[in-house]
Amino acid sequence: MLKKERQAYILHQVNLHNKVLSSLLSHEIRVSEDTIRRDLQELSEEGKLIKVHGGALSHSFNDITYSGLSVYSQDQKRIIAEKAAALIQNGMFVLTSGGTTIIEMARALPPSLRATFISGSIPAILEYMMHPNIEVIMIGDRVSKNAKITIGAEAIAKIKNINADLCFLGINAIDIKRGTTENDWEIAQLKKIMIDSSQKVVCCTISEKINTLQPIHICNISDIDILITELPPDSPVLKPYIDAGIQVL
Amino acid sequence: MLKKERQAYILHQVNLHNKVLSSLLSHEIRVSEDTIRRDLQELSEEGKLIKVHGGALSHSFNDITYSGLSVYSQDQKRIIAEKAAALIQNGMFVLTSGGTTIIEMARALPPSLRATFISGSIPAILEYMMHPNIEVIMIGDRVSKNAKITIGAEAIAKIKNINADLCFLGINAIDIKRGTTENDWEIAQLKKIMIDSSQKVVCCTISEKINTLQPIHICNISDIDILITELPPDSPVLKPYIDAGIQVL
DNA sequence: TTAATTATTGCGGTTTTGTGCAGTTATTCG
DNA sequence: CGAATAACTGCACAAAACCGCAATAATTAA
Repeated sequence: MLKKERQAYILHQVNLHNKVLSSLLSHEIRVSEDTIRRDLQELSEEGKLIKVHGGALSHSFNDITYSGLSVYSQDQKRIIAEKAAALIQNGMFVLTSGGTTIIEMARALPPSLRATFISGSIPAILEYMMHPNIEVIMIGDRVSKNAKITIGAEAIAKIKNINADLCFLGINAIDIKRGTTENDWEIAQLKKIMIDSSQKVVCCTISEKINTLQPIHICNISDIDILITELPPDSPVLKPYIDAGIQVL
Repeated sequence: MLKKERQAYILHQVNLHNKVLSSLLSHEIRVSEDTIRRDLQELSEEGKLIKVHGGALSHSFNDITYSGLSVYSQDQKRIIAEKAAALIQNGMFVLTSGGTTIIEMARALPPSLRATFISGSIPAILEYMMHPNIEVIMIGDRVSKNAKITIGAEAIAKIKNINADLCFLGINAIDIKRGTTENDWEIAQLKKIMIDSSQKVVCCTISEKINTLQPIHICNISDIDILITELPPDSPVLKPYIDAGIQVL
């Protein structure tokens, strides 16, 4: 088993169960605990997980308890949120993924807006519920504790039957050649279906995710209609995306 | 169980209930009291809680001028919660409604419990998500903002396909002749289906709701298997229900 | 292709950490 | 005050982390 492969597996396990034990992983992958420990060390340095004595924890696990501490690059996300919120018109059906950027957007929605929001993300749903004039539809299925979103065949089937006006995706990696990518297989599936079920696709991301890659493919650049970052649209980083025909805000 | 994980759990419990007892925690997590004490010591040094003789207090608790307002009803619900939580065995599929009593139950679940919880109640789902070993399934559909639960045909259809071991209902009115009743039509529909989809039906309610009525019928007394209140089972108010063949805890 | 270089992995020995236990001291409460 | 309970102390033991090194695998250079 390749090192990259192994680390991807570890990461997947962490995202799935919120914790992993070194001893268990070592037994599962049949490598020494030292190797596992070194992997955890590296992944921890990359900020992908939190290493603790005996194993590792998912980052979101700690978010629960340290709630309200410093949300990662919140200001940038606020800017994105406001640009995104401006796209939504009264009466629209809007499909959204999870992720902190999307939650910021939910908070930025003007109170007068009358629209229907559909999502499987629990924190996002909580935000939508706060708004006086928004109709909220929850996608059901198994809850991923780490992503705080519902995932699975049922969720995918449900989204397939939707025909939304807009789809907002919080994305973790976008590249001009490879399109958007994800590190969780199930969430990638969900996002694919969401794209298929919407008239227009809006990708929201902070600029540091631009020109980065993750293992699992979601969609090509040509599938994206609008790209929103915290940068001004004439920023040189964004030029290739504009040239590729994407509307950049 | 990892140390960090344990401390996160303790912190969660403290923030939830405003206090924890070392002895209780030690029993719940199945570690020695010394370990708990050391955890509390560390958490206290980090300023996450206030350590006191016998346990710890939440930091916010001391700030707030002690308002013994709804604490009374809270304690009653805690008693109910603990009785209810004791019914759940490892590996069970448990269907739950919404309501504050059910949420208290969710909080009272021992961390070692391994089970699958199915619900449409958003606050309940949030609680289930906190637990390390619980699989969570969310029922999707339109979100009722005031009940914070998903309601509608889709939710009903989904519940119909479930065959759960246990069903916990937080109920607002129960009467020996008229059974349980509700004031919201859609929620009544949901509860009816939930009863049909479960092997055993457990009703949880504070005693003041006993022998009261609401407009919409949910089920008859004969449909209920277990009734849980904060009162001891030999309480005279409960006698008629025992005579009707319900197991009263 | 072969040799040189580098990266990755496993292993033995040591150090650190986490946990429980026994005995002692301190605190609470009737 | 005195019994019960909790906290502290020191210690022992196991598990995990760490360190350096050698063997192996992968990559690069000649």
